[in-house]
Amino acid sequence: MTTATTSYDHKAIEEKWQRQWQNRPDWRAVPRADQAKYYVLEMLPYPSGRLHMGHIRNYSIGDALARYKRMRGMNVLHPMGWDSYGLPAENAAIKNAVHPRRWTHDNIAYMKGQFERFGFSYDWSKELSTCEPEYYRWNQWLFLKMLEKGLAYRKNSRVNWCPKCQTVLANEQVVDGCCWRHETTPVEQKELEQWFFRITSYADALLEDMNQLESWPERVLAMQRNWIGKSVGARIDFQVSGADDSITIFTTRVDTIYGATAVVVAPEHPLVGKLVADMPGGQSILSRIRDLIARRPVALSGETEKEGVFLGRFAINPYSGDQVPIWVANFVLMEYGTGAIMSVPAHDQRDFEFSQKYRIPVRLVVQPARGAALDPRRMEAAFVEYGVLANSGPFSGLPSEEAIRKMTEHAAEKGFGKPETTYRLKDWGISRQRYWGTPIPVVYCKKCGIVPVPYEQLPVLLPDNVQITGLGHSPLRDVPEFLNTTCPRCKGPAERETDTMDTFVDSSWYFYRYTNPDFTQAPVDAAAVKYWFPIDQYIGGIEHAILHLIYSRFFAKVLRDLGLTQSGEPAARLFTQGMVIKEGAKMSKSKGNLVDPDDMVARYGADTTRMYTLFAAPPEKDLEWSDAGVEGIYRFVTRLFRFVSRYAPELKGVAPSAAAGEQTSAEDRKLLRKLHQTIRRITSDFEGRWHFNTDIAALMELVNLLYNLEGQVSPPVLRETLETLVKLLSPFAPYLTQELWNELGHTEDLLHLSWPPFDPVLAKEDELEIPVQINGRLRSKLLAREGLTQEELVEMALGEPRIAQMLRGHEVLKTIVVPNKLVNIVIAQHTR
RNA sequence: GCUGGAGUGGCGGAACUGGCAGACGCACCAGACUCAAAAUCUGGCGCUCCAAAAGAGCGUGGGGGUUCGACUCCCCCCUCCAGCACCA
Repeated sequence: MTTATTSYDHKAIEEKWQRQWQNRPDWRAVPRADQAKYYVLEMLPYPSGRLHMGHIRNYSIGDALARYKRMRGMNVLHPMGWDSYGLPAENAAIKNAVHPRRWTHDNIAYMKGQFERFGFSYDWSKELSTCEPEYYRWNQWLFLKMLEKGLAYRKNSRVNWCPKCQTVLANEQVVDGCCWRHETTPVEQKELEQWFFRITSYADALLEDMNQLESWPERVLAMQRNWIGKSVGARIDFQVSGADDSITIFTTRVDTIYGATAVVVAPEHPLVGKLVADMPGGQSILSRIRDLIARRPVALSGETEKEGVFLGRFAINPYSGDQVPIWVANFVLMEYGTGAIMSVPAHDQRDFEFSQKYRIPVRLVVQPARGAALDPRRMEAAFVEYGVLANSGPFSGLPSEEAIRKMTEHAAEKGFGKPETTYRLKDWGISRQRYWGTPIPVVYCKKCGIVPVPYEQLPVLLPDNVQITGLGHSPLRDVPEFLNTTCPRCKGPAERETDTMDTFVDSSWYFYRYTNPDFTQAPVDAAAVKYWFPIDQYIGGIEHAILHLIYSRFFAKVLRDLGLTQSGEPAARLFTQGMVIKEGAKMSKSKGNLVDPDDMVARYGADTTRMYTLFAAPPEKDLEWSDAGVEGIYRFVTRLFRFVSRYAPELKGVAPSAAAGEQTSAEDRKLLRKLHQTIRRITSDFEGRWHFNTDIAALMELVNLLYNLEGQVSPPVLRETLETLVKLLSPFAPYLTQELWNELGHTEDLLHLSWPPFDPVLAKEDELEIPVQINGRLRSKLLAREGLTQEELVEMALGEPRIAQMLRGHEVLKTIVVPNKLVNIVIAQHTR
């Protein structure tokens, strides 16, 4: 044997194959009628400058799957692109005086190099970047369609405003209620006219269609359900005493309405001013309400002290005819329901607390269905459960469920109320007072009002010559060539909309565009979408569980209703991987616990880095980074490399063989058995739960066995084992395995080979080790061939000297035998 | 508070359908090789009792239950993580 040390030079190996893999035509996905398709998609990154470990983990999972499915003979679409509009580019422009486009392009170029260094098998011919006109023109196209359908509309809405910058702030620019650049300046709220998408008209569909998403993680579905927040109830009108107006409240507990001892409205409620206007002392009430609004914290929570102001007016309970006071309180939200509630202290905890503070009476109208009756004078908290109605006129005695039904019907008959369903989900505000985004394709004309830009004038190009200061109004207002235009309708002078779209619009439908990113007739190529959709597997971070994934599902429904696609759900399966943690915290620049993928590639290579992200934890769980753990994977890689390099020369000209018969040695059989057990394990994992950590562990066991049996295995079996091992490892470590495949004398690409088939005969153990228990405690083990009867196994167990000795003097009550698995002897605890 | 998830050696984790708890890796200990060290190879490694071995007992957050048998199923409780949160 040669003494030359064959050391694993990851740098040389990876760079060599990288050169060969550039622009690989066989990673290109073309629809083929005769082949099953598989669309595996990882969430596209924002080109922030560098990939981080969370990205690497995400893409290592997706690439392993893509490679496996190709080896299984599927036609795989595995694309990648750039979510390239967004705020960081503008921040960089302010800080470093570099144009956002330039900054973005540079980052994309660098990160694409990182992708290539990691050897991810993307079809780069499908690459798209959302900041290019070829992409964002279709955002504009879709916006116009939605405008036609009434799904896009304009209304007043609040924005964050920094009085020092004199500009609108994005939510992520608000830090602890202050401007990110003026940390002591509180952010103000300002009303602006903005564009909205009517996602609420799909609220029920978004909820209903979750039934189709059986393969989505439960927690994602739960978060979305929560976010949509459907409540079924009723709206009831309370007539204002001595006025024509009525206040409409929303409640899910109309059965408690006889217990309403006040009506409470939000401080912004439109009736407030009117009700107070002609009252004596009205001005002082209004100023107290203004004060209430001003003192209200940015985010309300259960701990916020409840504060209210009595309006001095009364409303009439339409069921009981009682007069109840009208209050304004800080805990009633204008955005939810009708902005007004009935206050039932006895049966709502918030109302109870409010009543204690302002001495509003507690009137008990629901008693527990069983157990002692409640006494309102002794209650320390509201009774919020369903029960039986009391003190409720004709409805007394009814159980809550029935009362809700009957009382809602009653309201509808009498015309003072009706059933209503409300949602927490609000319409999606898409206007951003920013430069680096898709221009909203609308023109404002003094004569014609809001005029959509005609389709044939798309795209409305985002101009490049812009000063970005972060101060003052939207940058596009300062670009006269952009701002000033002619009205498409009357040809008179007009101004363009200078707001741009939320970048979540860009990422809500990009996965359709991947199927044919050069299509010029429409946003999506219906034929290509028909072939490739749905996405068979979508993979990304849990942080996108709500916004991105709800918006995407909304767009899928809109696109379907526009006749562009077939299905209202984009992804059949979703997988959310865990975060990458170091020293107990998510990796971040500010925490200083970043591990740079480039450093890892330089030190250990892409294969080791990829494999470590798969090995350190099951993919859905958080991964605690450990430098020592990376060393462990590197050791495994070099160990395998050394073994193959050592034996490859000897195996030249040897044909692989998996024949295991009478003449095969015990060692050959042992190795083949382990090999096929490993095939079974990894294959079923790829088809099921993706616990790649245990797959890599299984491959380590196989390599350990190779070393154990070194020199004792016949060359054909050794070749068979090494070749199969290389294939099994190839989805996780493409460079290493391609190199080893080469060393074993092959030239073809591993991706063109098929996945190794599993042989149950070879995997079967010659002899089974069967535990023998006494009263469920392990006492001995039997070596037995497979297929022995229960009686034979019991006889063998009783014959074991150790067992026989322990049974002496005890009565055997019964024996339990699981064939090929276990024997349990149940004995009486006491001696006879 | 509501919703979802998790709790296993010194650490990351394994045990897929109720059937040998701790695979694999890290750390640690020992041996081989070496002048020596590193690297590499081999072996050991849950805890307690015992000088050690043999052996016994304990052990999957806590308490109870079902079962011949429970990390796994049921009931109660504790802790941690995540999302939402005066949502009427």
